[in-house]
Amino acid sequence: MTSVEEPARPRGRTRDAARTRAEILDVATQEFARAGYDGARVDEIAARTRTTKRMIYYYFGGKEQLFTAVLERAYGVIRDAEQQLDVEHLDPVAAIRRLAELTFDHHEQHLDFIRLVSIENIHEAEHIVASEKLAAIGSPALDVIRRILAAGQESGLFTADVDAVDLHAMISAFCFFRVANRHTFGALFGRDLTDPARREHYRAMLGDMVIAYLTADRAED
Amino acid sequence: MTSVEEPARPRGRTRDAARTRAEILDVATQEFARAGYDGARVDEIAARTRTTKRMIYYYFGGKEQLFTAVLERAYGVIRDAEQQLDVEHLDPVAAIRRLAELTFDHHEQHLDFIRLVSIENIHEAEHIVASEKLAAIGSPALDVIRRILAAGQESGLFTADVDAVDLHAMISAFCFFRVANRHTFGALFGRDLTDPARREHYRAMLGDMVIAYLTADRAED
DNA sequence: GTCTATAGATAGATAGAC
DNA sequence: GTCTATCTATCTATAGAC
Repeated sequence: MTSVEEPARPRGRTRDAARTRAEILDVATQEFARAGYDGARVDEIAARTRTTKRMIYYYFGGKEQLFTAVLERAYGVIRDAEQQLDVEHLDPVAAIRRLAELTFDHHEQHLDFIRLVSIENIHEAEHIVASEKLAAIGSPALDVIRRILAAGQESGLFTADVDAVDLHAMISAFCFFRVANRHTFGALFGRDLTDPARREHYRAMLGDMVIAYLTADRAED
Repeated sequence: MTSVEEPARPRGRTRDAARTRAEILDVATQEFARAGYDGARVDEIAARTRTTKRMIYYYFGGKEQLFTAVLERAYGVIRDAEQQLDVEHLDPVAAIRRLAELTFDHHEQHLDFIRLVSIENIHEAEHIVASEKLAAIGSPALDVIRRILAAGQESGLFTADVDAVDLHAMISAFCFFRVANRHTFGALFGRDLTDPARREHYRAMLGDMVIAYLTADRAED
């Protein structure tokens, strides 16, 4: 504090560590999602922030830890969205459809997240496995599915032999593929799965598919 | 031809171009699938073949063209498998289930293919778009689905409002996600989607899901 | 905390002899 | 067609002044 006129937060280039960290994470998210882990350049990330490469190493330790931090934040976003979910007042069919739509909407709105998860799978989830935060993050959606499923199965409405994890996989598969694989699918089959004009069609298809599966007449089984 | 004893194919290190190309493609497929496009090393690919890096550039021109050639061959395999498919003698329900199982089995048995497609999506399918071979490869499965779907819809058995491309997306989504995302899914939810003990469970789940969706009672719609 | 400069390793690509 | 040797660029990471 060399000057009394100086406010706690200096003007222009700030020294707010939290803010600098957040800015680095924002840019790193874009850059990793755009180019992949190996394709991303620390230089490029630094150039697009108001800080320097030296600071990235200072705050995060290295490229690997930076990527892990990016993943942790991205997974935090969907976990938070799932925690907002309130479907206890709905009947099982409506509740499942609502939950499926949440995943549909989230994946559509978070293209970077989808790419990061694809990249992390190429790396066999090594950063998740090594991250204490991510290993313990859990999934609020799973608890919700478990409760809805129990109610639906008890009433005899749901006839399918699935648990919450399987159902979550089914819903995620549809929503994830539609976004993640839209480039190869579009190039090979000439259909853009994320065309806004077909959005409601696919959103309904997902719900119809899940409900049909859960409630299918299995008398012949 | 300096020696009459020399056979057309010399011993030991061969000069068979087709064979050398195929060997490079084999190793490159593994290396690109393992490490991603940017993570893969041309040096590493060369070291694992009986030829040299110079030959890779000689035959393929560069890393980018090598990756394209790898993709072209991988897509050729699934196209060939689809062409083998013979379901014309089955009723629509059995035929659709058979087709879904073909995709399920193929994706499970070609882990490298799944990884290559994920990688290509990170690159927004730029190699497919630039490849004349891949742009025109089509999908025999789509033609089959189209015929089955028409038969099922005409007889009133199939009630769903989908076309062949949508149905193909639905089937692919389930099969692709199960393999491609098994690492992050397993790390986060503690379940290995490719555990052999659960293989039949998921194979049946896929068929049940698709059939339930196609044949659901839509009286209330 | 922030900067410039640079170390040290390694990548893709090619030259040129045979 | 095949080899060794190497160019040129660029990457992650860090040293050291302020």
